[in-house]
Parts: sequence; C-alpha cells; structure tokens
Amino acid sequence: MKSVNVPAITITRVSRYARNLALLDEKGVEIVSSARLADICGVNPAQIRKDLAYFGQFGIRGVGYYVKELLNETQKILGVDKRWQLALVGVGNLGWALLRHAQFINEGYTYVAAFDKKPKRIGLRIGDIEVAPWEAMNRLIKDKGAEVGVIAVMPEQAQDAADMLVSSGVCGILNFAPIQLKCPAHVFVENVDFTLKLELLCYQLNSDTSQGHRKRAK
Amino acid sequence: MKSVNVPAITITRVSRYARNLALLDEKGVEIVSSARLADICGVNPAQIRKDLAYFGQFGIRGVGYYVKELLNETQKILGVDKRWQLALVGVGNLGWALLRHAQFINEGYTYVAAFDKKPKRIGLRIGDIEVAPWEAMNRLIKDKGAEVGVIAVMPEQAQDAADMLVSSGVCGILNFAPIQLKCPAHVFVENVDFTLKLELLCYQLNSDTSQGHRKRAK
DNA sequence: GTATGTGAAACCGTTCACAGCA
DNA sequence: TGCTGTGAACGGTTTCACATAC
Repeated sequence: MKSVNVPAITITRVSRYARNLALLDEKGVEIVSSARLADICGVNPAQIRKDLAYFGQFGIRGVGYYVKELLNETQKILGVDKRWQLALVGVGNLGWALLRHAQFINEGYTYVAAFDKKPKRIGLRIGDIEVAPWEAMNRLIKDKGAEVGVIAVMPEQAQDAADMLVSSGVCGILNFAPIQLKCPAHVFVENVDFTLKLELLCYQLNSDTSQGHRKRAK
Repeated sequence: MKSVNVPAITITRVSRYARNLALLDEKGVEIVSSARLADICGVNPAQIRKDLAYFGQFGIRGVGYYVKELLNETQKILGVDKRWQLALVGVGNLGWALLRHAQFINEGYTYVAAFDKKPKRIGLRIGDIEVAPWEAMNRLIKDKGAEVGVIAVMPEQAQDAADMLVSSGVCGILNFAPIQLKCPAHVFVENVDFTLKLELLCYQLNSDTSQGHRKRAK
C-alpha cells in the first residue's frame, strides 16, 4: 500500500470519497458503484477507480464496492486512526473561529495549544486550552506534542510564526495567511487562501459578461 | 486582452503576482525580473512570463518589468477597478470571523448582507449590516445588488443556501462548507475546504516517516 | 550582456475503452 | 450481463531552450 508518489490531488479526492461514503453508510446504503459515487462527488467514474488503484483493489467486478469496507479502507489510507494534535498561532477573528470550529471537524484533530502576540488575548480560555504568548511556543509545543501548526495571523507575522513553529519541531503547517511561506524542505505547507479564490470568482464573473464559456468548479 | 480560455490557475497566480508586486512597490523597488519575482512567489520564472503572455507584453527585454506598471496591469486583469458586493449566509463562528475579516481584505469587496436561520442571531449588527432571516434573501440580495454569495453554514444546509442564492440571482459562490454543491452551469463555485487540506497534510506527515520524498506546497 | 517572449518538449493527470472477472 | 481494474490515448500545464530585443 502507498507504494510510490501518490499525487496530492488524489489524496484530496480520497478524503472526499471517504466523506461521502460515510454519508451513504449513515443512510444504510450497502453497495455503491464507481458511477454512483462519482456522481455524488462530481468526478469521473474512472477517476475514482484510478485513485483507488494507488492503494489496492477494493471492489468486486460486476457489483461495485461495499460501502462500509471502502469507507474503512479510505480512512486507513488517510490515517484517520491516528490522533493529530494542532497548535494554533493567532487568536484573532479567524483563529478564534477555528478553535471553536474544532468540535465540528472530523474526529481525529484536537487543538492542544494556542498562541498570540497581543497581551490582552493571552490567558483567554476556550475548552481546556489557554492562549499563551509566542515565547512559550517552543516549550508548549514540545510538551503537548503538537505535530501540525495552524497559522492565522496577519500576513506580516506569518513568516515569523512559521519559523517559530518549525523550530519547535512542527513538520506540517496549515497557513491561512495570504503569503507564500519559506520553510525548510522537510516541512509540509498547505495554504488556505480565500481571497485568492474570491479574486478568481470575480475574474470569472467579469469575463463572463461577453463569453459563454463555463466550467464546473473542481 | 483576455482573448481565450485563460486557465483558472493562471488567474490565481496573477493574483499572487499582484500582491507581491504591491509589496515590492511599497519597498520602493522599481524594476523586477521574472527570476526575482518567481523566487518571491515560489514559482518558475518561465511560468510568470507564460502567464503574463495571455494578456500582453509588459516587460522590457534585457531589463525586466517596471513594478508599478506591472502591478497596474495585473490589477486591471483581475478587475480590481470594480467593486464587489458580497452576501454572507451563515453567521456562526466562521461567518462572523469572515464579516469582521472584511476590513482586512483587499479593498474592492464589501459585505452588503448577512443571513442566518437561527432566530437568536437575527438582528445582530456588525458595521452597517444586520443579520436577516433566510426568507429575506431574495429581496435583500436584489435590493443591495450582491453578486457573490459566501456560504458559511453547516454542511447540511449548504445546498439549500446555494439554491436560494442562485434563485436570488447570484452567479458566484464562495463555499466554505465541506460538500460538493450542485449548481446550474452558469454559476461559478469555488470551494474553500480546509479540513481537506488538513487531511492532506496529515497523510503527508504519515507517509513521510519512511520515505524521504518531499515537495514544496504549490 | 541580459532578460523577455515563445515555440517545442517534457511532464502529469484525466479520460477512454476494453479486457478480466464475479 | 455488469462493473471493476488498467493500459493506452488524450489534453493541459510546466519547463526548457533559444531567438529576439533592449
């Protein structure tokens, strides 16, 4: 399993498959074909089969996939069995929302620490975590064993935040700041940049006034 | 300009170029080469030149690009001259953060309406907008001329929200809910799904324990 | 000399089409 | 018969490499 070089986009889709399989399972559906699942997920049926082929053979020819079984396999692929500890940097509007959002996130993720620079935010509590100053990052992250950092600070502070996270031993960063972080090669960075998406949307709306060209969002 | 079929990914990068050009301009830099800008943006120099080639020729051979001029051109491409009116659906943690975040977003975007289903949220004010019930969507969106909808509701309500937005005349949707929306072909949808990114990150961290394979985030 | 603009080549991911199997 | 698994074809982006222009 997980032999070589699975493209990131495949993993992203497998996450989507897993979600929708969970929904089907809840509804009591026992068997699903790649065609049906593809329709739900908005992709091509062959895409699903190709994606799954990276990890093994999970279907039955002439029948389809057992929902429960495939759900299980996809979750195994994604490593949902493991529990992940998150550290949040930046408890402004967005950061605060992310902390509170945590409950709704799929099980498997927990915030174990939160940091901010502004004195008035330090000491705020939410659930069992208390906002700590940046200086405490190194110690707290190591103590609590956080593996993924979430950056929700102003763009000017984002690189700083990343550097501190990395020096604290974090190897994965989810970055909400609209800048391109420079991190050592061993660190994985994923950007969540919704102003970029908004700008794309507006460009498309603009250019649409004349042309009738349209495409479904990926 | 904007002749045919510019790929979405190019637009996304042009947004990034624009941002970094603005930063360079603030610093007083007057000329930049594709190599330098590429380094800052984390892309290949040829990529920048190819992207720009969709829209015209903006550089001087043997020299580079005038920062101010290229910034201007990229902004023109993205349609920053226009002002966009946003309508928010779902004023929970995330929605609330998005409303308050608005001030920090690049000029050009304004929320003109916000909607929620929960009675206790209706009537809340932030700036000059007041949270309205879903039933008011059709009328308010038309009155205020909102062109883009932002969905920040629970996944179960997201499709409903999208349908209502579309029937109110919105043609662009920024969707924060972790589901695949079904919308008519004339509607542009962009998804912002950070649990997907988080899962990707965790997968990468997991598979990294053995292999030394690594790639920079796009 | 130097950096852009751009055809050509390489690369990667998607889709097709069909063989293989329940 | 029906749907999976997969080699082959396709299409779109990225990168290279060089002619072109300052």
